[in-house]
Amino acid sequence: MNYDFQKIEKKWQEYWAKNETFKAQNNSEKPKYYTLSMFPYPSGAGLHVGHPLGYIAGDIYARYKRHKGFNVLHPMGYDSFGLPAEQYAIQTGQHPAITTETNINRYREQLDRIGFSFDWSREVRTSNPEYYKWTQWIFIQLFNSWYDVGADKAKPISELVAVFEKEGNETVNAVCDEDVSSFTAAEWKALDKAAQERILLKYRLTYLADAEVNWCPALGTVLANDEIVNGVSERGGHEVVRKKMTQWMMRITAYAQRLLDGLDKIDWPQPLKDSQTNWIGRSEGASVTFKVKDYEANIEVFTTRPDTIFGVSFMTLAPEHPLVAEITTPDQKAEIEAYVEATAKRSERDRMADVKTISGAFTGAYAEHPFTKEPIPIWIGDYVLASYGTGAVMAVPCGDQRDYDFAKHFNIAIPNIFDGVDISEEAFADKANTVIANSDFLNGLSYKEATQKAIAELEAIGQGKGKINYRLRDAVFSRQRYWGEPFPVYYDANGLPQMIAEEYLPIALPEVEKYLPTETGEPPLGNATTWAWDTANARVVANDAIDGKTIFALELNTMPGWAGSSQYFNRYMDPRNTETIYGKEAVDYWKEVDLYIGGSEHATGHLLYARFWQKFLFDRGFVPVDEFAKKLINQGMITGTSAFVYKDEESNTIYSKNLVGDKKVNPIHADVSLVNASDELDVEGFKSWRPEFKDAEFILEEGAYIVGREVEKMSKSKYNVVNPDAICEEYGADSLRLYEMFLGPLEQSKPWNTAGITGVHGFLKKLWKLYTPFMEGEVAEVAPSKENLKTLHKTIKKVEEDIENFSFNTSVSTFMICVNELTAQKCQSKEILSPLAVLVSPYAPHIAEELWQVLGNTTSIAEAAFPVFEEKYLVESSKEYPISFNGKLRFKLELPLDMSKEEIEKVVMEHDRTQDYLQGRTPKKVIVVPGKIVNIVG
RNA sequence: GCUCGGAUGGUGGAAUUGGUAGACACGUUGGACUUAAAAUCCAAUGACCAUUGCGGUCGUGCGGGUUCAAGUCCCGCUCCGAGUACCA
Repeated sequence: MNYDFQKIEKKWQEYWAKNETFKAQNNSEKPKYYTLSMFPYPSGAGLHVGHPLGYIAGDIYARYKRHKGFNVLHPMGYDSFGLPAEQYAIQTGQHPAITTETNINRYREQLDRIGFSFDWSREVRTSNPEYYKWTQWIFIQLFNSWYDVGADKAKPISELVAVFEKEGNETVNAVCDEDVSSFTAAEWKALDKAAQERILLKYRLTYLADAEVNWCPALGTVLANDEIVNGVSERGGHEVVRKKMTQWMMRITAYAQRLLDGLDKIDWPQPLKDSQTNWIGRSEGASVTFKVKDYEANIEVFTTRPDTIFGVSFMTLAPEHPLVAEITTPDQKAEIEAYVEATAKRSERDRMADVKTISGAFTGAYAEHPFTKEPIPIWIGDYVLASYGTGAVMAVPCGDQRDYDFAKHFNIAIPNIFDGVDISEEAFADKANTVIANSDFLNGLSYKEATQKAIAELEAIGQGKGKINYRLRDAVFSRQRYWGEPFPVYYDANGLPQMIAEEYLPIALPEVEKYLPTETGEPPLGNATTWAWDTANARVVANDAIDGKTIFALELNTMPGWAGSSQYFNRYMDPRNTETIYGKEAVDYWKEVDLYIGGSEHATGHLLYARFWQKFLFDRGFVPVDEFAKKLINQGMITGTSAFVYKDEESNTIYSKNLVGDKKVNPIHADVSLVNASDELDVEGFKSWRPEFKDAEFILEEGAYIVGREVEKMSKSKYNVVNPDAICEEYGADSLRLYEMFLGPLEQSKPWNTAGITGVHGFLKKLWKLYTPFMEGEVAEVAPSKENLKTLHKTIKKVEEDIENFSFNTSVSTFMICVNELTAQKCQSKEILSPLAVLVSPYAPHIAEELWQVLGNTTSIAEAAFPVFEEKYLVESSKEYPISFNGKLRFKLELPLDMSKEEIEKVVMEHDRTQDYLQGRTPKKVIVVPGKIVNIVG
C-alpha cells in the first residue's frame, strides 16, 4: 500500500472539520493553554511558503499541548481593514468588502490545505461590524476615562467630574494637555456645558487635538510614526510632509512608564523589548527655566546634563517654537523669518537625509543664566526638534557634539567646564569620567554628584526640577481613509464631539460613490450621503436632514489599522458574545495569551499599542491581567532563492553560469519553478515563459543550462515565490509542515529551496513503510526489543525537550534518526509504533491520524496522551571512551560505565595503542572524566 | 553613529553545563534493480597528504589569551543582517 498523501490529507481535514476536533470550550477540568499566531492581512497575492512558518510552529505547539492534557485555545482570523483593498477600490471601483471577502476565501482555502488545528468557530474579522462594534466600544471607554497619576491608573471620567465639582482641579494630578489652567469648584460649576466639555477633552484618554501630523499626500492620509520608514510611507514609499490637523489622539504617553516596566514581566525576545524600550525613550534629567531678558517670557528646556549648566553659552529653539516670533528683535526679524520658512519647506526626509549641514539663525534676544545671570544668546536651529522635550535646548558646546558643531559654525564661545579635558577638537560627553570645573558650587564634583546638586539648587531658586522625559508621543488615531472602523462620534451644535451610546453600536461604515477624498479635501466618508446622527431616533440618517438641533454630522475619519488588532486576542475568548465585549467568565478563564507567535516588524506598532489598550482595559476592570501575552516568539523570515540566466549584453546569447567568465552579461530572473534541484534550467519551459527569448541561443555546459542562485526577499517581481498549494499538491501538507520546520531555527531568517523537500518526504514514506504490515492484515503481537525501546525513549526525550524549547528543526532530525533505526531493527511492535505516531502527530498530523487508525484506533489521535519518557530504557552499561593525547583524539575504547577513575586510567595506560603513542615517554598527567573522556598529557 | 543579532563542508543546518566538530537532510560520485526512465535500496562524501593496510596534517570569520581540553569562556578586530537615528 502506497503512501497516498492526497487522499489521507483530504480525509482527515474533513474529519477534523466535521467532528470539530479542535473546538475549544470555555471551561474544562484541564489546565488552559492559549496559543496564538498573529492574524494575517488577507492580501490579493495569497500565501507564499514564508507566511505559514509561524502558524505551523504554533500549530505544533498547540497540538503538543493538547496531547499533554491541556484545554487548548488556538484561533485564527483576519486583520481585514487596510490600505491595499482600498487602493484597489480606488482604481477599480470594486467595494473593498468584496475584495476582502475574496481574499479571505482564498486564504482560508490555502490554510485549510495545511491542516491547522484552528478553532474556526471563533474566527474574527476586524472589518466585520459584529467585531468592530467592540473596537468602537473600547474607543468610547477611552473617551470616558482619564489617567490619575497618583493612583497610576485610568479611571472613569465621571469621577474626575465629581472631583471638579467638589474641589476644582487643583488637587488633581492627571496626565493631561499642557495648557490646562487651574480652576475652583465654583468656577467649574459656573462654566456652561460646552466649556466644561472643552476642559474635559484635555483629560480624556482619547481626545481631539490640533496636531502636527505626518501627512502623506499620495495616500491622502496621516500616518503614525511607526508607519513611516526612512522618512517615507511604509506602504508605497510615498513622500510624507508635516501638517497641522485636528485629529483624534490616544494618550499613550500616560502609560509610558508602565509600558516600560511591564517588559520585565513578560517573556519576549530581547531585541523586541529593546526596540520598545528605545521607542519609549525614557531619559532622566531636569527641566530648567530660563528667563528671557527684557521680556516677559520663560524658556523651558529639558536636559539630561544639569551638571553642565555652567557650560551653557547659548540656547537653541526649534524653528517651530511658539516663542520664536515673539522674542525676535526687529533687527533679526528678516533673517529669522527666512530661516523658519526655509525649514518649514524642507520635508522631514530632507532634514533627516542631511544631518551634516549646520544651519540656524540668531533671534537677537537673550536669556538669563539662572545662576550667573549672564546673558545667553537665543538661536534657532533645525537640529532641535519641536516634537521632543520642550522644543528648546540649553546648549553646552563643551559637552555635546551637536552644540559644539553649532557653536563652531557660528563662532559662539565654547567655555570648558571639565577638569583636565581638552575640548579643542571635539566635545567631551563621557559621563563616567566627568569632573566639573569653572562651575561655582559644582566644582570638583562627578557627573552624579553635580547633577543632584544642580537640581537641588535649581529647585531652591524655583527655576527647575528633576524630570523624566519620554520620546514616546501621543498616537494619532485618525485616518483619512474609507476602509477602517468609523468613529462612534458626532459633532454637536458647539462643534464638540459626542459619543453615540453603546446600545446603538455598531455604527456601520456607510456606502460611498468614490473612495477618494472629497473635492473640498475631506476624507472619503465625506462622500457618504447617509452619514448623520439622529439623536432623537438614535440612527444614522441622510446628511440633508442635519438641522444642528437633534441631527448632527458624523465623524469623517476612520480608525487606523492597529485599532482592530489591539483587542482581537481578547475577543477570541468569547467571539460571539453580543451582549458584552467578552463574558467575565471567559476572560477570567483564558486570562492571557500563553504563547504568541509573529513577526518582529510589529515591535513598535501593533505590539506596543496592544499592550497600551490591554493596560487600559485592565485599569478599568475589563480584563484580569495587564499584559496580554506571557511569551512571544518572532519567527524568522523565509527568503527566496532566486534563479538567474545570463544574457550577453550585445547578442541574443544566454550563457550557462560557469561559462560567463569575463563576458559582459545581464542577469535575468528565471522563475524558480523552471529550475531543478541541480540548478539546471528547463530551457524549453523558460522559452515559453518568456517568449522574447524564444530565439535566444542557450550555451550549455555538459549538456545542461546551469542557473546562478541568489538569496533575496520572496516576491512576485523576483519570480522566486513558492506557493504552499503547489507543495501540498506535489508532496503533501505533512511534507510542507515538516520541511518548513526542518529548514532551521524558528527565529532565524533562512532561504527556501524546494529541492530539499525530498528529504522529509522520503522520511514520511519510510515512516509509512514501518506500519505497512498492519495494513496488510493481522500482525502477531510482538514484544518490543531492548533496542526498540531505547530508540523510542531516546526519541521521546529529545522531541519533548525540543518542543518545549521551540527547537522544531532538531526534532525533525530526531524523527528521521528514529525511523532509520526502527527500520534497521525491523520493528513490528505496536508498543513502539503507537507512541511513535503520537510523537509525530503535532508535526505531521494527517499521516499520524491515518497510522493511528491503521493500528486499530477508532478515535482521533488528537485525543491520545503524549508518551511518557522512561529513563530506564536508556541506561547503558558501557561507554565508548574517546582517548586523546594532548587533546587530540587518537582512538576509542569501550569500557564499562561503572569503572572507577583509577581503573579506567589503569586499563587505558596498559593498552597497546597507548604505549604506541607514548613511545616510552611517561605522561605528565592523565585526565579521566568518567562517562566522558580520557586525555593523556605529555 | 548607537543598540541587538549572526559568521561552522558545495547547500540548509547539528553539537545540553567547555569533553569524539560537521548529527540529520540536500547536492554530488559510484553501485544494485530496470529494456529504459522514475521510484527504491546500498556505499562514499570537510580540505590536503599518504594509500597495500595502518595512518598523518590542517580545519568552526580574523588575531591573541585562559585551560589537560575552546565552535562553546575572555580580550581586540573584520564582515554580514536587523532595528533606530540630530532625543538635548
